[in-house]
Amino acid sequence: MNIKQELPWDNPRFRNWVAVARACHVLERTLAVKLAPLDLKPAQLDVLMNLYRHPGMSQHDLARKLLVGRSNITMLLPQLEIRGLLRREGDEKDKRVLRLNLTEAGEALLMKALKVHMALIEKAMSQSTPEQCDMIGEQMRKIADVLKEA
Amino acid sequence: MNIKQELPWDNPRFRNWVAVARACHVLERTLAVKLAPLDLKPAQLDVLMNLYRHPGMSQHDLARKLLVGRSNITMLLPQLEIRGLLRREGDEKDKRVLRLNLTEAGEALLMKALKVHMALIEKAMSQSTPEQCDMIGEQMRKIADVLKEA
DNA sequence: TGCTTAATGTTCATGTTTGAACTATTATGT
DNA sequence: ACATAATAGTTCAAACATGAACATTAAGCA
Repeated sequence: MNIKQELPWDNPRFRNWVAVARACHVLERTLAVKLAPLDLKPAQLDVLMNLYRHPGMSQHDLARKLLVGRSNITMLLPQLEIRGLLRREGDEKDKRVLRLNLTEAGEALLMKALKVHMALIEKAMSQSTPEQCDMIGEQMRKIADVLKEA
Repeated sequence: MNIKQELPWDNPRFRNWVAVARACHVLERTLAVKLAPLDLKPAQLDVLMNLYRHPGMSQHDLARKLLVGRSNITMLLPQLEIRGLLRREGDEKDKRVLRLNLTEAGEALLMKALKVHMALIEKAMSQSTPEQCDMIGEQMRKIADVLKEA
């Protein structure tokens, strides 16, 4: 029994997933470079995007959305709050939770950053037809679902 | 002119790319958990995989393959070398470069880790038909190419 | 009520990643 | 040959993410 016959590199699923991971990695690094003029990191942009879409969310909810630990959020938010991009206000009913909201400045910066992010994604995804693009998104959502159960 | 009309979340390309990024993130985290029993991080597995496929490669080549900085490799290798998983030997012709090779132990551990990695990718990619899977890989390779030029 | 358990956010120690500055070696050009 | 460029790898400090332990508050239940 020759182990080489079963090497992952001969497996289409393996090879194709590696391509997915590489594309993600490249886009993430490119985004970091393009966001630098705005003094914003990809992780910080993720925060602003989620707060825009879900105003008043808690830090715990934000952590789950971003797939990171709660302590990560704790370390991340003060920088943005000091820059006046968001507010943290204690919840009236539950004194444990802090409600997060973007400020006007935060929304303004988000819009600038979204232009950059959007341009990059356009460049990437315009390689595919709309049908291919939708299919990719659909499959990826399935993958995220099936892995979260693991 | 209403800015909301142009928000990225209404754009299929944006939504679908976000799904790709999330799937990558989830799989990476899951892989880290599953590799823990082998005392191996995903980044270390990437090193072993590349050395297996490209024996004798230099640290610089490895860094470019992994899309990380050279200093990262310098920090990463000693742990693996001490564990006896790889060797670093000076090149005869060019005294600047160090040639990297897996040891027997390194290959053995790699094979165990590949089983874990492969199982995870199988679980993920079996959500798609072989045709879909190949198409995804093809599009992702295009994306990596077009972004590397940027 | 009072006791136990769970949830939110923070702190801290640890490990990782990065980029700039540095040394040593090789390539290039005049 | 010799000065200049470029390259391979290292070092170091700073930024970043992580998970365990902790304080505070809320919920469940006798």
